[in-house]
Amino acid sequence: MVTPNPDRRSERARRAILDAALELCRTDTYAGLTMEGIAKSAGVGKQTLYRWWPSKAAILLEAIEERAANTLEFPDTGDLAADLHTQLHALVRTVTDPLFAAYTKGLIAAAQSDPTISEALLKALIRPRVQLCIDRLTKAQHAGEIRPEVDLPTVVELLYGPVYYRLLLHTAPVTTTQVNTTLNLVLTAIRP
Amino acid sequence: MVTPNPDRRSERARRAILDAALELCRTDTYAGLTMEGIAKSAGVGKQTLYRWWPSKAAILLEAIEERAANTLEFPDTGDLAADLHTQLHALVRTVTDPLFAAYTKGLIAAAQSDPTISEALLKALIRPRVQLCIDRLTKAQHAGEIRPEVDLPTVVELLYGPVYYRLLLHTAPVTTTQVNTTLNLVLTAIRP
Amino acid sequence: MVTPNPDRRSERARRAILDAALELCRTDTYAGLTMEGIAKSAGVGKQTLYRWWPSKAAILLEAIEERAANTLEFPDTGDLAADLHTQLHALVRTVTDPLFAAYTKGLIAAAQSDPTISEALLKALIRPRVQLCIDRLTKAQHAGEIRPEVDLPTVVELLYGPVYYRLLLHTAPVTTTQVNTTLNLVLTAIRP
Amino acid sequence: MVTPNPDRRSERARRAILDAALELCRTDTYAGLTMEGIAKSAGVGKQTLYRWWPSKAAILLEAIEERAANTLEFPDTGDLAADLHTQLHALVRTVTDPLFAAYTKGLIAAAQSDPTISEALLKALIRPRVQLCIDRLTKAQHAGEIRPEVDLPTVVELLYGPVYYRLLLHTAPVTTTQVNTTLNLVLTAIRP
DNA sequence: GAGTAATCGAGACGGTACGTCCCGTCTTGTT
DNA sequence: AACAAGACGGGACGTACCGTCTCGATTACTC
Repeated sequence: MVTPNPDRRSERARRAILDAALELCRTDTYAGLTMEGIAKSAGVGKQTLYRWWPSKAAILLEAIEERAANTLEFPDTGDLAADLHTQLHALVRTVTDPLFAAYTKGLIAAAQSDPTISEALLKALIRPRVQLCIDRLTKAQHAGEIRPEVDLPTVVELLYGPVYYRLLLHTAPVTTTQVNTTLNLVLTAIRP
Repeated sequence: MVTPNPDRRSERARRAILDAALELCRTDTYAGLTMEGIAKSAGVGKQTLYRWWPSKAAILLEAIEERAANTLEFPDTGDLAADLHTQLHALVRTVTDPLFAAYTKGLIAAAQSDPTISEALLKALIRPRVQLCIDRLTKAQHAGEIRPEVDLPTVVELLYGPVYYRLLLHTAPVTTTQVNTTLNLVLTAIRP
Repeated sequence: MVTPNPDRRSERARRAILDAALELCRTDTYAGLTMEGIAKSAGVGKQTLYRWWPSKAAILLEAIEERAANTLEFPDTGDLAADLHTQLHALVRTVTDPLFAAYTKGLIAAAQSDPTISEALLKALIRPRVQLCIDRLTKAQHAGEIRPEVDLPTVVELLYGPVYYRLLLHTAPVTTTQVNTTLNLVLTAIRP
Repeated sequence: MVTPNPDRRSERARRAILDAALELCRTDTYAGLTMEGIAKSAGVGKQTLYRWWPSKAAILLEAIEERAANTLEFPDTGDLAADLHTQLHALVRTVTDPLFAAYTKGLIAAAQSDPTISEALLKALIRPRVQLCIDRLTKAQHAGEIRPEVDLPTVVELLYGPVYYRLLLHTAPVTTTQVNTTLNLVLTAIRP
């Protein structure tokens, strides 16, 4: 594999590819997405795809990352319960949007058989958000809103796990009701 | 779709197919599994596969279901904490077994783009086990070990969600330590 | 291969098979004819086909043989030219009938890659008719209507060859005009 | 059907395919020839076959056309009888060659159930040669070697028909003896 | 008339080839 | 040099038939 020179890269092609990928994923399923289809629908040579991305998952990941960039924040009003409530409701909104859900589920599915995707997904989307959450929880713990012996990463998993559980296992739709109930129990568990 | 006559079904072929599917999935990845490969390695015509199963996921599901049949139980010693502990550790063991993990992750991935698989997975594997868990929790709630206003399905999600969260998002390996910590927090949340 | 007992053969099945074969060949092409299709449409098990015939060509051959049985005659009015004219026009009629043409062409095509069919075709249909023609020509030669040194099998080929030439090479439709012109030239060639 | 760009066509692949087709047809029968087999033995993807040819018959036709290109001539010594004799003997030689016979018979067989093949066969092989023959006969007719009222296309059929008759109906092997006898009779019929 | 053995209908089986889709690489001008 | 275009060798797809095989249920001879 030659290493292409990013300076000469065509921004037009990049835009067309990312847009086409998202668009196709919306009309079809993630499984129905193909490199060939993206190229055709973006008016781009297949070589251009393979030059800059190793797989359709990588393309989609970049497209999503771009769109999700502006959601990288965690509220901090000083009231932990309120902030978690806000943030979990935002997550429900994201995850409920059929478009975004398609990408999410497609990518997580792809990550099961491709460690590269898995790592990229973690790095680009998951870990930054988890970190923000942990930062907020740490602050709360210092403020005495959380018992000092509580393991914060576990709290993150208790808050987010149930949402992904429903999302990926399809046991039930993800709802605001769910996160409210969950949040109440978790708060009960971690409060002094 | 013709509707084949199950009475004339060859048990020999069925066995060979299920075994070959599991075996191939063990040596290769779920994504590398193909109908063609299963047929070849089972010494079976492709038509025989398509006659009885709509997809490789369906084959794998049946194979797993069969193997998992004997794990359909939930301990009941009268001590809720101990029983949950036992059951969660069993889950960790299952999910940590590389073979079983491959199937699980492959199937859950497939379920993301195929509602048929999703439903079959729920029906065959998930729901029966969730129900057993809820039954045990109900008994505990009646026995006063859980506050009466606690929503039990939410408790199930709090217990299992974090495990699937790690498993599918690959944030961290699933461990007994994790479930212990999780369980302690959950018990704190639900105890009177 | 067991040798089935013809005494116990079901005449009903035989009839249904031959009729179905002809019928299918009429609605579809010879190439589109299948053992599976014949069995299904005759309401008969595939085994019954294979028990009594080695191939679809053999079935068709028997069906045609049956229908052609009553055309096994050669006119003999004492006037050779008139008799050949009559017979060639009959051939044109047969060969022009779309149904019969389909069989003929299908079988001749099949004969190209299956010596069994070729031999059966010769024995059942071609040779008997050629013989009748030669008999008639012999009589004419004795009567002095054909020069004594003329080779009669060659005459048969001169009369029939052009018809099959058009039929199988599709250079032009087989017509009565054609056979008239041909006949005139052949008569010129063989007359004293 | 997409319309591929002939400019980008790989001559290497084309050659390998035509050669493989001829070779396979030589070792096996026409009926045993498969697109899959040709692809495999030519070291070529099946798509490449289907991109440029609609069927195995079309491939074979092109291969034969190529090889037969140099035989497109008709002798003209001024002596019609001698020239026809020369040409018919050449035909016998061609048709007796087991390799060429296989193609010929296979293609003619295929033409019976595929009008596309039929037309291509006519256009590429039959009609050009028939025309040359008619040209030669026309010259002879002008030279007074053939009676003016004789229909020349009929003469062609009288000369070639018997050869194809034997070839396709397998009544007898095609021989030089046959064409000599035939030719004598035809000459008798058409001479002034 | 009952027993029994072969044929029957049906169709599942292990296979082969079909024609299509997409993969990832490559080649050929164009910008 | 990156681009649009798309041909290439390859692998898997899901389907259609092949010819063989089992399975009761007739069915027609034998005793």
